[in-house]
Amino acid sequence: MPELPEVETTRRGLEPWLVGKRVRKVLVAEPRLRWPVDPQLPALLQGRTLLAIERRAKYLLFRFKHGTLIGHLGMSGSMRITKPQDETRKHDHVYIEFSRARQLRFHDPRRFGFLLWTEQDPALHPRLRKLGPEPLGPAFDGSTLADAARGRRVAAKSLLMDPAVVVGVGNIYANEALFRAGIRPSRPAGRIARARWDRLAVEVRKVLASAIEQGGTTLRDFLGSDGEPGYFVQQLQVYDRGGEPCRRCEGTVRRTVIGQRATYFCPGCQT
DNA sequence: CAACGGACCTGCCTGC
DNA sequence: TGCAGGCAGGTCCGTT
Repeated sequence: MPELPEVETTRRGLEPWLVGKRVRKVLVAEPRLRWPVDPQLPALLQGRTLLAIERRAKYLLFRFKHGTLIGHLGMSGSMRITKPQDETRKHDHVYIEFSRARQLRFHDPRRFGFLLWTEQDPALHPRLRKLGPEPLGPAFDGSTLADAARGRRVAAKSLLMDPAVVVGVGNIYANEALFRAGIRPSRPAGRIARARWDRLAVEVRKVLASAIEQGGTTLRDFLGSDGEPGYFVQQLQVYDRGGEPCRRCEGTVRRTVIGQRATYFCPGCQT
């Protein structure tokens, strides 16, 4: 499922097709997402012009003059541009028709994603209110991590994946950034030297920026809004590579579990 | 409060 | 071929 690079890839794919276009018709085929879709959504959107598509953390923000549609892709969600007459697929839950030829479809087999309408500033919405800084923005650096780690015993990986500390770093990129920074995922956060947090912050930025350039990572089912897979999978050093040779040393990538999430690291390269 | 486990849901893969 | 079990990119919530 989508982490920040996949969400950003989706946003960039949708933007040129939809921004400035007026909503003609909305159909909610399945409102039972992570949170129920507002039954008033069609009435709220019809006839309105989409002003911008922004991203905050892994949330997509569809801005209208009178409010914002907050979207999340959960573990298995995707958004694609189709023609209204294109064949529907199983798990196509919401259809938003813009021009005669362009329709946005929300597809999500596991239904962990959602679409929420809000008329307030989306930054103040309960889902977004407590989020930490953007990893690619100016407010994120080694001190962000070092400050959050002070006095805490959680694993470095859990800290990195805590959205109150920094947003957008999911399981793939947490594993990858820790490998690139040479930090063992299980190391207690409070016992990591400041210089190593600086290094980790740099690697987080690099791995996310690089993944965005590659259109994200496709493991099983992620497709960008154009239906193309992401190619960053070819750059993965440790994720999903348990038992395989390390790409940097003579060792073998190990798989463990931290916070109920699969965790991959090289015992030789990461301390 | 921090930390942890379980919950939500479907599909796909493995092994018997 | 069928079926049970484990696993999956995220996040929220309740309990210690």
